[in-house]
Amino acid sequence: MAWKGISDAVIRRLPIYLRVLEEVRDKQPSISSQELGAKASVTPALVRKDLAWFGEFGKQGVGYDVGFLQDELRKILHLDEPLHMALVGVGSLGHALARYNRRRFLEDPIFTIKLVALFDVNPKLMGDTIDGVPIYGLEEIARIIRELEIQLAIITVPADAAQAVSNTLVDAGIKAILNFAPVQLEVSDNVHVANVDLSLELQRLAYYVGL
Amino acid sequence: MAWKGISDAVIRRLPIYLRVLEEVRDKQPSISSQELGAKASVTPALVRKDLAWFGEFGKQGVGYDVGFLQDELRKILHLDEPLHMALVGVGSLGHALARYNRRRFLEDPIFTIKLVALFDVNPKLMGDTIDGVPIYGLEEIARIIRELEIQLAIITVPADAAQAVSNTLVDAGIKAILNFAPVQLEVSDNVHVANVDLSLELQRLAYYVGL
DNA sequence: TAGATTGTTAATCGATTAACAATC
DNA sequence: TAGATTGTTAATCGATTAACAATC
Repeated sequence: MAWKGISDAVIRRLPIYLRVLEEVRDKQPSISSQELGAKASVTPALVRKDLAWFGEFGKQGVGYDVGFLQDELRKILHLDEPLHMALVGVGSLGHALARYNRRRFLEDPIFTIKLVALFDVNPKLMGDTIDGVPIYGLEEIARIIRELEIQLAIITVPADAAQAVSNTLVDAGIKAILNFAPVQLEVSDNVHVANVDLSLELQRLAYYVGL
Repeated sequence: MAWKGISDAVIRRLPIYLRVLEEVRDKQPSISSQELGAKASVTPALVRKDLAWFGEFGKQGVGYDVGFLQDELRKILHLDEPLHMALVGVGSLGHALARYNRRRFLEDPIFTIKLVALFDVNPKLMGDTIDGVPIYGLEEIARIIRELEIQLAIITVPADAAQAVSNTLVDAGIKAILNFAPVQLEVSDNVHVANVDLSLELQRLAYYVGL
């Protein structure tokens, strides 16, 4: 499915809609853009416009069928089949995220993103597992990514190692990276990077302290 | 200093500028909007417009004095004096963030956000410390926040506890919260929340996997 | 003085909201 | 049929970019 050129602002809201639908699914068969919007903190018009980019999912006078819309949104986001993910950098943050993601995957039947491999430079960690997921050396990245058909990666290495790791991942065919290192990664156009930068967030919040 | 109504999009870029200035400070006395923009992945015009909201910091024909602009940006972001921060929820993620922040604070003389208190429900953790920062029970939140003059907080508790914790923090006078729980917190208008939602980010990235 | 670069105003672009005919 | 709510077009809003006179 190739919906080209849809804005990231739109894509960003789809998982939020998905979360609302999941919350509501046992209580009601359908939901209006009004209600979905309210629960997602978005106007009803925007809900309808967002969904209309991908098709006509609603019914006038009724709203959207919850189960059907869930299925459609999952397809759009490629969450209708398991996705394989790797995490590079098993420091304390990497370790925590590995456990967090693992728990989420096991507990939540809707969460199809499966962490299947961990990587680190530290030779002491080789052969260890975290919640059953094995830790490999960095030199194994390319091989393992191909063998396990990994499509998604999390980077939690120190800032000065992040670009090199990113290059290796991209060369191995990774198309989407969640980066926790405080660096702006340089990647080719067809690769998507989402940044989570703790100190940037905190520094930004500091502004609002003096309100 | 009361710069009212400046857009969050602007505030969000200031810490990025600060990071560039720090990187460049030993190499050159001044920097043009051109160069600052290039290093921050922003157009020169936007750099000038962002800075102009707060004053006239540049000099025609020369650019911005690096040290001076650093000082000004720090003042704007309230990073010219130490800020006290608390973290609530010492699970594996909370633990990792505590260590991460602590290291950052100690190593980076520019990073003035100081983590001074940790909180958790688990009675087994009471009295423990992480890198020297003590862990208290949740019932101590109000007292400790007032005593240590804490202005900023990180929430890393499970989703179902997050709103209650947020309420306690806000009642105790916290004005800015970094929330890792996958919930939309309800807070009064004068409180600012930044959300880091791992599963939302991953689900969003999944979209780009099928490119 | 000539060249560079600011601060600012006007133009453009993109995203959100409002409105409404179509229709369940 | 009457009421509700969609999908979509036009209007609005806000943020970014381009352009340029002022001036170091």
